[in-house]
Amino acid sequence: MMAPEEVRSDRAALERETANSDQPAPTTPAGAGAGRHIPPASLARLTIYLRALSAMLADGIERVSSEELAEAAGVNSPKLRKDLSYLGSYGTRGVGYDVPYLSGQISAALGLTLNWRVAIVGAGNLGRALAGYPGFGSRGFEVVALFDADPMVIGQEVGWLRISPVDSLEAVLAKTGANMAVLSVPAEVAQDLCDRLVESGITSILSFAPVVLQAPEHVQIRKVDMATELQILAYHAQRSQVSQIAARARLAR
Amino acid sequence: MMAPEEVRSDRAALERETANSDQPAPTTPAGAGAGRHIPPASLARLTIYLRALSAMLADGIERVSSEELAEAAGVNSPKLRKDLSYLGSYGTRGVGYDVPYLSGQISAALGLTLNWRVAIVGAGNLGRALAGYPGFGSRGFEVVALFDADPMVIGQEVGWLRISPVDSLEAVLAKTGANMAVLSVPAEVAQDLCDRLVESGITSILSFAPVVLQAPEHVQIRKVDMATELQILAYHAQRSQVSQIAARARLAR
DNA sequence: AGTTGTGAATGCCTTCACAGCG
DNA sequence: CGCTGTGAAGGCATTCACAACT
Repeated sequence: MMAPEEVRSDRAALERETANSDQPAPTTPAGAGAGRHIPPASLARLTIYLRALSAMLADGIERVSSEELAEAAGVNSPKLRKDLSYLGSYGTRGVGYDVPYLSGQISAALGLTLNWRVAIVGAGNLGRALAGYPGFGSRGFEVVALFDADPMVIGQEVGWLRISPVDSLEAVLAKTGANMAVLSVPAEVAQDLCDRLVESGITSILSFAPVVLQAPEHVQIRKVDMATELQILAYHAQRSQVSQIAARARLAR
Repeated sequence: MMAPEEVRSDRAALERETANSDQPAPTTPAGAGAGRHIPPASLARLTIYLRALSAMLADGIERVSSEELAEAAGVNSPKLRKDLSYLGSYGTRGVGYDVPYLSGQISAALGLTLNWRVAIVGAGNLGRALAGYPGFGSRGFEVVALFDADPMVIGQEVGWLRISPVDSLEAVLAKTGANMAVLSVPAEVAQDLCDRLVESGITSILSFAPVVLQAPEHVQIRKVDMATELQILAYHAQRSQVSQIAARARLAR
């Protein structure tokens, strides 16, 4: 959704700028269907709006126009209004949006008012980074367990948590009432742990392992792949490099 | 790109399964235009195919059909063939694809044959995790610098690298010839460091900071946002939860 | 007067079926 | 005969302009 090329008269590219981040998204839970559906692309942006609103809330700002909020989120205002319209009509025409109210409505729509209990599987640098991630503790996500297989790190304390042995995965998941999991383990063991998580009733998994995970349809899996991200950057960088060389060649002629 | 809902007769959802990961993608470098454009969605998947091919290469497998490769990548075969067709015709009809050859062609198309030198800014747990990430060292990405602001960690060794002070960012970037950067710093300082990177001539940035970064159009920024990912999972989980309750209510009636 | 909410149009991505080759 | 490559059709997402409301 962005390949502006010299051939193409893609003016819209200007507005997209730094705005990115969405995913084709995995399968929607089998029989889902309460309330309105939010298109996946909009869903991803709603989380950005929410963050911008939270910052405004902290600054004591009470009202925003779609124009201002869009600017803060790095999108254009019609897109923002369209996105918000999937939730309902929470603005006031001629005025704008009430920051605390809109913030609350988006949170509710995203399900952030529920009690999400996250288990992190894999306590390497990545797992520890996640356990200490401030964006988790806030906004409804509570890290309730942290696992590792290495006897040397089991028992260590990370923040308020003590690292549990993966051997006791099932028991600790049940005891802590975890309803989401993050996989930050080596690729080789990711599928096995994924299976165990699913077996334990976890239906929402965020994986950082660079492998394609197989899971039943009712399980939501999202993947963050850092190698993929760098490769995409490399592709674009290479293209502009090549085109620069081509431009120089044209000049030289 | 996937909102399968109970209302919708979306059978295709079954095939998408765990297949996710793409981004709307930022702006393409101003005057780009060498060779064919790869649609962003395809681009993201190509990196997955490449990984699958690498695994096959390691296993000594020499030929794959689109069906097999698609299965390994978690997509359906027509989609895979369409994606590959953006690069050219590298298969043999009636036979399949030559693994080493296709692998090389994809690598070349993605620009992975070039020498990418990555600077990691922020040596917290996340930065260290990235510095040690096996997926980087391989496949054309070399981590050449690691920065931090904390005097306590400056000078520490992480793998083969010594942590440099951010104060010397510009100098070290120049000395190491870095041409890509990863931002793994707190949100508050991300924009400032982004500016400094851009000022130093870096045009490809991968950011983990949960903020919208502003940068000139010619700079490619991709963002990985872990909070967003969890929130998207929460949304889906909430929906299936709600629909389950609704189902139970219908049963009770 | 000012700003939101949305229908209609456009364009991109995906899907499918089959034509094209080996 | 088998499998790849692709044109055509359908479905989302985005854009735009303006109607609706305060």
